[in-house]
Amino acid sequence: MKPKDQNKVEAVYKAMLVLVRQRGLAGITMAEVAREAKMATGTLYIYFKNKESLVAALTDKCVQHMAGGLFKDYNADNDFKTGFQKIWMNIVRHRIAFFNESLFIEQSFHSPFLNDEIRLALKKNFDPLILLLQRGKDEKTIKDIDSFWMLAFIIGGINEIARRVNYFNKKASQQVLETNFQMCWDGIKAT
Amino acid sequence: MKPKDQNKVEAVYKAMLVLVRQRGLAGITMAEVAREAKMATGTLYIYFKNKESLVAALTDKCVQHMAGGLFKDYNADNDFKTGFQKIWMNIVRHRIAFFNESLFIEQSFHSPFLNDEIRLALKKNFDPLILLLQRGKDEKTIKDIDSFWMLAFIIGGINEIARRVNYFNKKASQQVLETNFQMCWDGIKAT
Amino acid sequence: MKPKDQNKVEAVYKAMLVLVRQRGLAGITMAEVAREAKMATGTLYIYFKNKESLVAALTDKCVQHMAGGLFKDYNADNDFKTGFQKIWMNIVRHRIAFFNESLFIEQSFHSPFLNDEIRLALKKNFDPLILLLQRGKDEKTIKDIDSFWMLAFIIGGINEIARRVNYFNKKASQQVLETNFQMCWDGIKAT
Amino acid sequence: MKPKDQNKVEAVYKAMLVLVRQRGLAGITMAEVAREAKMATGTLYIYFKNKESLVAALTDKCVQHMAGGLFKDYNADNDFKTGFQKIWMNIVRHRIAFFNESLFIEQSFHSPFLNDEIRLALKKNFDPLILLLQRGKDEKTIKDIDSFWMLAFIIGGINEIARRVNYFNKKASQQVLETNFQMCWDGIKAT
DNA sequence: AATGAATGAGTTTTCATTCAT
DNA sequence: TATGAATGAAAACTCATTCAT
Repeated sequence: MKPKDQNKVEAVYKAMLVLVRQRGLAGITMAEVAREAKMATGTLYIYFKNKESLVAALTDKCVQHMAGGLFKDYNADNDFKTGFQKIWMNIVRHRIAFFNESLFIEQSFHSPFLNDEIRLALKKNFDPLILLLQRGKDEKTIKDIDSFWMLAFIIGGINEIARRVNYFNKKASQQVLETNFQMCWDGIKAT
Repeated sequence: MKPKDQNKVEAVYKAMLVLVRQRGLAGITMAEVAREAKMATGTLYIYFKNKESLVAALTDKCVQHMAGGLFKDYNADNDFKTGFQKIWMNIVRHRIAFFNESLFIEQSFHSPFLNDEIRLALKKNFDPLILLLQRGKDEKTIKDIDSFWMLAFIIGGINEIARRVNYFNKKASQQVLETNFQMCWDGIKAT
Repeated sequence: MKPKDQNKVEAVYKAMLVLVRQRGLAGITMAEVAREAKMATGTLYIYFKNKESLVAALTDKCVQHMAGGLFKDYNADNDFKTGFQKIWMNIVRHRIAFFNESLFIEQSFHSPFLNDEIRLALKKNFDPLILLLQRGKDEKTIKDIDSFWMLAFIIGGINEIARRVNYFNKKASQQVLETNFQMCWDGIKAT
Repeated sequence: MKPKDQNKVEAVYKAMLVLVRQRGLAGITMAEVAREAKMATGTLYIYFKNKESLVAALTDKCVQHMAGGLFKDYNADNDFKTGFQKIWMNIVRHRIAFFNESLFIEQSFHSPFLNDEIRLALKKNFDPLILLLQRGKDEKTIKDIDSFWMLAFIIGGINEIARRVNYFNKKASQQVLETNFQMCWDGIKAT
C-alpha cells in the first residue's frame, strides 16, 4: 500500500506557480500542470477534486504564506524605527523571493474560482503591522494618518519593488533596499 | 480588424473590461463577451480576427490610454513641487477612474496572448515623468536616487491607492489624496 | 441566422434508442450518439445540457408516448369485452412497435439519472384502463380482483409478448395476438 | 478468475446486485463495487480478470440460480394443476426474492459485456416447464396453444408481479399470489 | 453586416486497470 | 493476498471559430 504523498501536493503547487508566472492562469491546462509536476493527469484528481479547488487551495496556501516571516527577528524592545525597518525588510524580501505567489494571488483574485473570504484573509495578514503602526503614532514617531492609507503607502512601494525586481530582472541589493526604505521612512515619519 | 462601426468596437472593449474585472481573463469566453456587448458571437469576428487580437487590441488601447492626461493642466513654469503634485494627482485619478484598464493590462501581461512589445510600450509611458524627476534632482529639490527606483516608489503608492479604492470601496476624497501625496512627497524630497 | 432545429432533437432521440437497444445505456457515449445522429458532438450540447438531461428528456418523451393510442378506435358504446380487446390490441401493438422505447425506459429507470417522478408518470398512463376495468367489475363481466393486480396480469402478459417478438424475432400475427388475448380474457373474465 | 476466497466473490456479487438495482449497470464503477464489497479496488482484480468477466460471471450465476428451485417440492404423481401451481409458486417466490438478479440479467442482457451464449442459457431454464406444459396439453387439461406463447403468458404475469412487489413495495401475501395464480390458471386451462 | 447554430479540436474529468508496498 | 495510489486512455463537456441564412 502506498500512502498519499504530500510531496505530490507540493509538486503540483510549484508547477502551478511556475506555469502561471509564465502563461497566466488563463493559459494553463490540467494536463500541463500534471506534466510539469511529473505525474499523470489523473493523479492530480486524487489530490484535488477539480481545477477550481486546486486554484482555491493554492491561493489559500499563498495567502497564508504571505503572512509568514513578517516579524522574523523582530525585537519589541528596539526603538520603533529599528523594528519597523526590520519588518519592512522582511516583507520586501519575502515578496521578492515569493513573487510567483503574489502573482498567483493577483490572478486568482479575479478568477471565477474565488470567493470573498480570501480577500478578507489577505487583509488580515497585515493586522500585526497595523498594531505596530499604532505604537509609532502613539509615540509620535510617525505621522497621525489613518492606518489604512499608511499601509497602502508602505505596501504599495514594496509591491512595486518586488514587481520590478522580477519583471526587469533587477538585483535588489542591500543598498537598493536601504535607499527604498529611506523614501518610505521619510514618507511616514513625523515632521 | 476592420472597424466598420466604432460603437461596436467600444462596446466590446467595455464588455471585456467589465468581465475581466469580474472573472479574470481566465474566466471569459468569446460568447460571454458578445453577450455582454449585446451582439452575436459571430459579429465579434467581423471586428476582431480572433480572441488573441481582441486581447492585444484592447491591451494596446489601455496602454495608450494610461499615458493620456499625465500632463493635463501641467504648467512647466510652476515650481517643481506644484508641477509634480499636478501630475501625481493626474495619475492617481486616472488609475482610480480606469482601474479596470490597469487590471486588464496586468492580466493580459501574463496571458499567452501577449508579446513583449506591449511590455516595453507600458514602460515608455512614464518617460515624461522620468524627465521631470531629473529636473527635480538637478534643482536639488528631490533626492538623488536612481529614477527607476524613485518611480517605483511613486507608482507603487499610487497603484495601491487605486487598488484599495476599488477593492474596499473607499472614497478617495481630495483630503485623502492630499494626505497620500504628502507621504509620497516627504519620501522623495531632498533633506 | 439558423434557428434551432427540432429535427435535430428527434434525430438524437432516435439515435439513442437505436444505440441503447444495441448496447445498453451502459455502453453508449455522447460521441457515438452524435455520430449516429449525424451531427458534431458539440451540437448535442446545444440541445441538451448534458448526458443526464438527454436521458431524462428521452425517458420523459417515451413515458408520454407510452400512453398514446391506448384508446384509439375505442367506442364506449361497445360491450365491455369488445372495448377491452380493442385496448388490449392497441397496447400490445404499440409495445411491439415501440419496443425500443420500453427498453429505454427500463434501462433509464435504474440509471443514476432518474428521479421518482417518472415512475409515477409511468403508472398514471394506465389510469384510463383502470377506470375501464372498474366498469367491467361493476357489470360483473370480469372478476372482482384488485385492479392493481389485475393490471399486473394484463400488462405482464403484454410486455412478455413484445419482448419475445423482439428478442426472438417472432411475428406477432393477428392469429397469435388473438390466441394470447384469449388467455388474458379467460384469466380475468368472471366465472 | 481464481476464487481463492469464496466469501469475497460472494461479497462482490452482492455488491454488484445492490448497486445495479440502485443505479443501473450504466452507473457503477469498479471502485464503487469494491467499496460496497468492503475491499480495495485492486482486490477485485485478484478475483476477476476485468469488469467484463465480472459482469459475465455474475450474469451466469444469476442465470443458473434462476433455474434452481423450479421443481422444489414438486411431486410428479400429483395431478397437473397441483403440480403446475407448485411450480408457478416456486417461480414467483423466487422472482420476488431475487428480484435484483432478474434486474441484473435484464441490464447485462443489453450491455456490451454480454455474449449470445448466455441468452440461450436463459431460455433453456424453462425447458422443464415446457415439458410439463406438454403433459397438460396431452391430458387436455390446458389449452392447445404453442408453448412459446403460453410460456410468455405465464412468465409475463409472474415477472410483473415481482416487479410490482419490488417497485411499489407491495406485500405478496399467499392470498394475493393465489388470486394471481387463479387468473393465470383460468387463462391456460382447457375450456 | 449581423446572427446564432454548427463544428470539432482541445480541455476537464472519470475510471478500468496496474503496480509499488 | 490485500491495498489504494498511480496511470493514461477514453469519456464528458467547452469554446474559439466558421458558416448558412
